[in-house]
Amino acid sequence: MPAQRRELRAQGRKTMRRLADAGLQVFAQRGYHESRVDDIVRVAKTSHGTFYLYFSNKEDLLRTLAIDCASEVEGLAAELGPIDSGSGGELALRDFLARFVSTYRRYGVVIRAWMEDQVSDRDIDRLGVRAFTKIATALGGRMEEAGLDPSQTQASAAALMAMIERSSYAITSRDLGVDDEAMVDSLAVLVHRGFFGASATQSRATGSRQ
Amino acid sequence: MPAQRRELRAQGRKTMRRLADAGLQVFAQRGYHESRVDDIVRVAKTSHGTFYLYFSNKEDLLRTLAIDCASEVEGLAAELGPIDSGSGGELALRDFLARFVSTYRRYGVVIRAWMEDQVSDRDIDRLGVRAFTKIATALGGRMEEAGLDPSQTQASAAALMAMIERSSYAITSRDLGVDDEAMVDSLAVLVHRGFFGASATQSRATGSRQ
Amino acid sequence: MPAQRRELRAQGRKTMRRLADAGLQVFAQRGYHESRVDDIVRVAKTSHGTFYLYFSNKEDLLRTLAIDCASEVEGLAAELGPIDSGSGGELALRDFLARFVSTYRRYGVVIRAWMEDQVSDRDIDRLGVRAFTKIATALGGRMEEAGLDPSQTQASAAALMAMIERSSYAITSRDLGVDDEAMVDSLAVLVHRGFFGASATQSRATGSRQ
Amino acid sequence: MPAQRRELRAQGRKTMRRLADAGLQVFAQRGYHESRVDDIVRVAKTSHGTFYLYFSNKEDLLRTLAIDCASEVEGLAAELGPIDSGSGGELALRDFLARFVSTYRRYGVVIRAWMEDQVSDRDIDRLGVRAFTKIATALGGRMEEAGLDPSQTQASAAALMAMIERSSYAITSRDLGVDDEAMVDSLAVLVHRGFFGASATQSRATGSRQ
DNA sequence: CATGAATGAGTGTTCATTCAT
DNA sequence: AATGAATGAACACTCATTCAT
Repeated sequence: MPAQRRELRAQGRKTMRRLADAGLQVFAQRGYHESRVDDIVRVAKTSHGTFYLYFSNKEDLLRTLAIDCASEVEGLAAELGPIDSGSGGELALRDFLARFVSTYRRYGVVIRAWMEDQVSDRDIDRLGVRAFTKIATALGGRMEEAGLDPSQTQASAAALMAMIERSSYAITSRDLGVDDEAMVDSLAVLVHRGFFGASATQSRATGSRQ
Repeated sequence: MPAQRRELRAQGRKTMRRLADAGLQVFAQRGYHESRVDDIVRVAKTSHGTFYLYFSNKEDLLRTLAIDCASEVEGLAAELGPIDSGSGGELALRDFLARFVSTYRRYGVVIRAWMEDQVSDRDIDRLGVRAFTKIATALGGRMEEAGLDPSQTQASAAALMAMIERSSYAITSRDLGVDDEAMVDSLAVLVHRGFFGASATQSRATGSRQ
Repeated sequence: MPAQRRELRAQGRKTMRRLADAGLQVFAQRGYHESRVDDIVRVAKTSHGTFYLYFSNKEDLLRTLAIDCASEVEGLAAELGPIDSGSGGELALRDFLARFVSTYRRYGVVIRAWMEDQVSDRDIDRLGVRAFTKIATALGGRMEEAGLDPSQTQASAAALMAMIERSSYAITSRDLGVDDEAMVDSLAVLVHRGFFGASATQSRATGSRQ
Repeated sequence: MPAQRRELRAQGRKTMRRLADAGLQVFAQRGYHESRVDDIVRVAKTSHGTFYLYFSNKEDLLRTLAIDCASEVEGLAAELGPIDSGSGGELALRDFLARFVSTYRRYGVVIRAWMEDQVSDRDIDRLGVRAFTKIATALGGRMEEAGLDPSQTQASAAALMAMIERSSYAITSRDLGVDDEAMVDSLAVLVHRGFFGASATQSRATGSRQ
């Protein structure tokens, strides 16, 4: 009888949270597959037995994290407003990217597990597909508003997502000498110009069409 | 160190090649970490012992494959010609992308291992960094020729690489209903326009500015 | 490093002791190198996994045993009293030898590993060198008290140790038709006469100089 | 059909000797059990296949070496002359010890395999038992001539052999700062005095009773 | 609710020996 | 006479999961 999803009291919820946070941390450091349940319980300052009191297995922990992550990512999609070709659009884009990177800082492992197809579990996969479909759809819509030929929408949105996700990965996991700010700025300009029809001379700096 | 780099006769070379090919195949199917030496030797129709006659361990096989892959990727970088904003540029770009995807079809595992930081081995990593630095440099150079602001080169090249690599991954590993041709065409148009200053109405079809 | 030196509860300590005892037994039967972890856990009536819960590997088990053995051997050295050339000296010597043989019955494997240089591990070696240096020093001191030319002390002590160790090995491991008593008696007389200046006619039997 | 003991022509004999010498060398370095056939054939500059052309297995090589060693050791026993308590005796003893150490330098592995009971092969064992019984008998006889109580002969001879063998092991295998000469001198004095009734003041240096 | 202990299937690697040329 | 290639049984060690307290 695998323990699970009972009503939890305060202490139980706290322990579960400790384990989830530890999972996020350990997965981020070592990668999901290389992470050991042992590491997780050590970080969470609890025991093996306790782990299986709250999660039926390692994958179940990832699934739990994936649910949280999906809801955060879908939130981003829902809140993505119009992006015009002017400096206002760039700012909106910048804001979106900053929030995405911040989500990635917390849930990078989950997103990578989705993008790099690290787990075979159907449920986890579905969560990722749905969340990223929403983001891609939102971005595609905004691009069409900005004048993109609809036949190109899908490919463009996919390409854009790849850029954003990999850049977030790079900034959060690889040791580059670049800080979030700088990288988000660069990316915003690039994306604005490449996907939302901003002209080369336009930028937050000038703020006006020329 | 019983294994490696001795003079091999014809038969030995053949077996080694069988193992390398089997490695490529199994790694591609299951991912590097989830692949079992056992699977590889079964595919190569040889024995466990024989594997260790040619490779000192699983990682060593990956390293060997990485060397081949790096040389192929660096070849691509070396042969990347100028890409103008006209239809000739699009064709050149299309050709480059097609070759990249074809390399990815063979060496996808290795490239993913590099990009997804799957192995801790320094040597393997170095090979990847070097090869992709060359490609990024080559692309960056071509973008600058096409008028890109040099301060944006590095970020642009990195973003472009991400797009190309992830797209190749998608087309070769995920089950999309898209064939290589269509996807390379789409990507070429997109990249040409987004990174090499082609205008929206321009395309191979018309080939002329309007 | 999942194994080792945590706080153990009663049950854990018991299991660890069972494993250590099993190690002693199996090592003694087959020799350290020829012993299989498999044999040890079978004797200890536990599982493979449990072994690695308490020892990080086979060598670590030997190291643990070596620590115990060293402390017992050093105890012998510390308690070695003066050995005069009379029958009292012979009795003291006999007592020492009997205790050494008894230690050998338990820790023979470890002592052999030291003496026959069976393991390359530095720590294990150091333990042996230290313990036997102490014994040799103690014996040397007693021999000098009994009139030995100090320039001969080191060689004499070494030779004596060799005799004692090999004899203990013979009596405990080889199938000789001799029991401990008889052999210790013989050895005591021999050593007393050869290294502590007892005259040929002297012995426990007479107990007096003639 | 295990290859063996056919008539060998010049080339064959040469190859077999190369293998035997390589075995002696590799066994001495790593110990019998830790030696790999691979190491032996590499040192002998030949192949695995060739090894099994001359020896039916690793143990067979040791057996072959043991035969040679036994004959050399038995030679020593046969040539051991009387050892009186005077300086002539010491010289004779010194000569014997020097020859034993020299044999040990070549055949140490074999002698250790006998003494440390490293192999279970009956034949190899028998060879060792016979050879060392001869030496022990010879030494025992000489000791009796020198006045030893016959009831003590066997134990004394065994103890003496242990001393000689272990000392030879120490000098040939362990890194002591002592050269053969010095050690043989020390040992000769010691043994002469302890087992052949020489008085403490007697030695090669003075050569006369005082 | 919590935990230390136990488990055993699974995996990488070694190496003596045999085989085909 | 020689050799490179092949084999597979054997072994050490790992780790997700279950159990007893």
